[in-house]
Amino acid sequence: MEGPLDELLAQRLAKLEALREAGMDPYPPRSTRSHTSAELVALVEALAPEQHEVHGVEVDVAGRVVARRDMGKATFIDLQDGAGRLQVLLRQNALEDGLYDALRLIDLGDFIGVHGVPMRTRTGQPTVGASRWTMLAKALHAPPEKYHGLADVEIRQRKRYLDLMANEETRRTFTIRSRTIAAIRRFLDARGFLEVETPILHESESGAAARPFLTHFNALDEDRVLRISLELHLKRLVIGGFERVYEIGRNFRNEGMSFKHNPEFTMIETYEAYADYLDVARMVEEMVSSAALEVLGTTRVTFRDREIDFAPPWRRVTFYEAMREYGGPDLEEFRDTLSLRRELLHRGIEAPLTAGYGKLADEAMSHYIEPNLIQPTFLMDYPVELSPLAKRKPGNPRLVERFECFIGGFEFGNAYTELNDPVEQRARFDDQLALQAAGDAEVELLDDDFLFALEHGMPPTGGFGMGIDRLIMLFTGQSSIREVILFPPHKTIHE
RNA sequence: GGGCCCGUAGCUCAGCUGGAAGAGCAGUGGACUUUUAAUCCAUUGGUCGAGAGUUCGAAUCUCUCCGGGCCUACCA
Repeated sequence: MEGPLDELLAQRLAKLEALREAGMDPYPPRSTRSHTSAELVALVEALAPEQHEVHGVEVDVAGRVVARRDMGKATFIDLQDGAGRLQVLLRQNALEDGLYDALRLIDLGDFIGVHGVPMRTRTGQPTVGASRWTMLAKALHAPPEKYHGLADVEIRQRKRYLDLMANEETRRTFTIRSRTIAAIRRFLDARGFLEVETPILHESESGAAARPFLTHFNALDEDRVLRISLELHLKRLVIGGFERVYEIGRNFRNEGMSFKHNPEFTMIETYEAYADYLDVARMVEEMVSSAALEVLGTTRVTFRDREIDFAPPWRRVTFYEAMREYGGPDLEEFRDTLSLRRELLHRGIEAPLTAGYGKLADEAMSHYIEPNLIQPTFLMDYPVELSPLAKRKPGNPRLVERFECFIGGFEFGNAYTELNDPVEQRARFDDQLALQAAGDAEVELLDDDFLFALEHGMPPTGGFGMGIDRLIMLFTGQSSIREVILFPPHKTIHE
């Protein structure tokens, strides 16, 4: 460390030494806790109203010192633990010898243990009346300000431990995130899905259209890309005979950041043999609404000032119908790339020359449809050019059996009746290569090994992918993806 | 990538029409044995993000850079 020690740090280091001199280890190896804060509160609240003490019971509680009110010969300290907050009352005449004077060695942020009796204060608040306290871990820096908390977004994200310490809202957000993922696992496990793990280091980018992160595999002396999708490995498992599989894992797309995009993000993908996209839609609405009910206690949330209800059934509308409904170009009328591009340009919408029909239709969808889909909606039956991995819709070769689901004005899920015809899959792959050759940098690529696998036969399969981070945004009401990621990326700080 | 905005004490923020760096919380000393944003008295603490420029004089004006946020465009 350079320069003179910060004054506040020096004070705390001095207290740490004073603790040692008083015979108290500031970082003892063991601690005792008989009750969490919540358990202690429950214990006291079970008392009859006129009783002020739980007789014949002594407890040990522990936590971080988050507030302190010094009253002369009595001191109140608020402890925070994983279950909440708890007040302890330390009185000179109730504490063992010397321990009251030693309270001056306790700072905000320290972890202490308190032994005493459960009681109620004059105002009725559950409290531990202390007879002993011990230092459990001395903190050398002050925690964030007690009332306003920590507001600086950069510090909140770079030093998330301070954010969690200071802001209940942050603790809530990431608790919901964890519980939601657990609820989804339980849902799928109960339906006989196997959770699997597939490689993150891929030989080439596949399964989606995105630029990859690059790395090098030293032991093989070969370059690798970080996966942009889980899709092709999971389908290989269905080909191998696992009928229901899912993976929850990180994808990496080396592209821009926005309120709904983070370069590394968590996806869940599910594949179910003998199911089609309609079966998948029913599963998705049930999975999401039941997770909401389980974790939030309701299927209704507020997101960006709009009330959203996850309760099934969700609205189903076709891509073509929605385009007409929301004033976009009629795709029955503009059936080829040239005419659609002309129409979009006429409407003042970006329509790059390198974009194929699928990309143009997608552009129109983003512009006309997506912002209007606030309540959970399945947008069904996409143009085939946009969906090289999806099976064609019987009776209409221009469309595929695919839906994307939208909530709150953005997409958070995508599903197909998977294309399992290896010959057609190879042809669609070639179409993508042609688009790439024509200058479109964002095409969905396959790999030969996947095509070879597909040639061994894949049962009819319904597949689904969902951005977990976006779902958590909806569940927690956070309007930025960075608020639902514990450690979002930041530029390195150089000295 | 484009537009707008922010960076002042450990934390939350004033100060910005240029003229001696402030408040609250935290800290330190003191009073107080049922407080809970405790209260009261006193008090320490600053490379005003960095650098250059204009000026007698810059936290304040100009430029460059660094970091961040919001909006916007593109990939989930």
